[in-house]
Amino acid sequence: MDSATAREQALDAAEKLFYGRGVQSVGMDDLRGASGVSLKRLYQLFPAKEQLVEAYLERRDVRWRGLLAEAVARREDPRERILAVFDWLAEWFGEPDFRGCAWINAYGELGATSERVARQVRAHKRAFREYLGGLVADAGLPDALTGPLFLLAEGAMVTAGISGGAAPAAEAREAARLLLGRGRSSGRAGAG
Amino acid sequence: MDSATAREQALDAAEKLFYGRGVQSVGMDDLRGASGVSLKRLYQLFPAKEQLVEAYLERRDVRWRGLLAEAVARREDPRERILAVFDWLAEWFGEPDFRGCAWINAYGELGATSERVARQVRAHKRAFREYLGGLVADAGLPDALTGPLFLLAEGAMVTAGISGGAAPAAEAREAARLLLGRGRSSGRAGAG
DNA sequence: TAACGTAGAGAACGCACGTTCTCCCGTCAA
DNA sequence: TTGACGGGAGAACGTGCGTTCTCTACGTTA
Repeated sequence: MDSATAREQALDAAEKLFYGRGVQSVGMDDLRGASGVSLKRLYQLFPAKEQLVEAYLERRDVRWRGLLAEAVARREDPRERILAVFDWLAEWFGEPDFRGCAWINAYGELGATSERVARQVRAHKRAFREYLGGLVADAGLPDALTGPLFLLAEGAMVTAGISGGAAPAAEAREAARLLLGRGRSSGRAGAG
Repeated sequence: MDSATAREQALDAAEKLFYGRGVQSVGMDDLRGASGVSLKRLYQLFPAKEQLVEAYLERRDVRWRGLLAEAVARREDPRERILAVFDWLAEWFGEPDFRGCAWINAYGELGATSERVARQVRAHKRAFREYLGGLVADAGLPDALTGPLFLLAEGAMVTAGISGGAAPAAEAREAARLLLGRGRSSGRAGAG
């Protein structure tokens, strides 16, 4: 098995176990068992567990935002594209192994003790917010709408994670629709 | 030192340390040192660490909702009372040792492994949501507003926790004001 | 064949920590 | 005074786990 494959398998196992059970309750030995990659190899690829966590969050960030962008790209109308974010959240929340936002969870678990993890989380949330900001600008809506939309999405993620079920996504979508309606009249596109 | 005092001191230390550093990175020995309550006594009061965590969340829940209700009670107008929730969040976020929502953090850290903790978190969030629902009803507003307001508040908490700063509370307040519609509630009442 | 490098399996190590136990002291009843 | 008892300090115990080390097998090259 070459290095790239071993790395992917290690990250596959890390993602499955870290996301499902939390980081601290998963041992390096669990990762060896789930990935088929020996401990020796794991430590060659990632000098310490913390860096495996970092890599897990980073790879997931790329995929998560990629999937979101794909879903959004299927809509034409700029306003619809914003609402598509919440539709996509609803799909995500409905997945059988959904267990909340990986970054919010990781921050709650490790934010206070690992600066590297905290940085990953902040970077991910910043990227998501900027992506939303781009959708808002593309729709010619005031930039001030970005914050509220972002907060609705974050609230939906955290609530769906804690309470289970996809209902928060629908509530957030409806609220977003109302907010967009009010922001309609602005003629100053791309105000930022 | 009688039992009640020991219990309060133990919970004071637990709250300070668990909230500030996360649960798993605080040892029972740290709690002994910070509280002045011996290990023997700690284990008489709480048969296991998990139950100390539970008691910490429960006591904090009572105080947190009490402080919120106090702040809200200072306003007369029913719409203003809803907005007061977000003003109070802004105050909270601005406290120097603010480190996010204790329940969201605890859920991220222990939700997957401790059913007792998960229950505490769900109970707290349910109570907060029901409280908001009461404010919405008192204002004669449709119940469908409760969900969005709750999601805005949750999003503000999680974002303030991750990114630091009180700005999310103001954004959430503004979004809430738009959702409530153009009533008498225009600007900020009271201290700004 | 012999020497060598690589990789996997898993034992070993060191430490942290939840929980329990031991020892000792101060208090109070008789 | 004596003995029982409750409580504090902290050692001890058992376990889990991050990380490293050892042993063995195997393929490659001369």
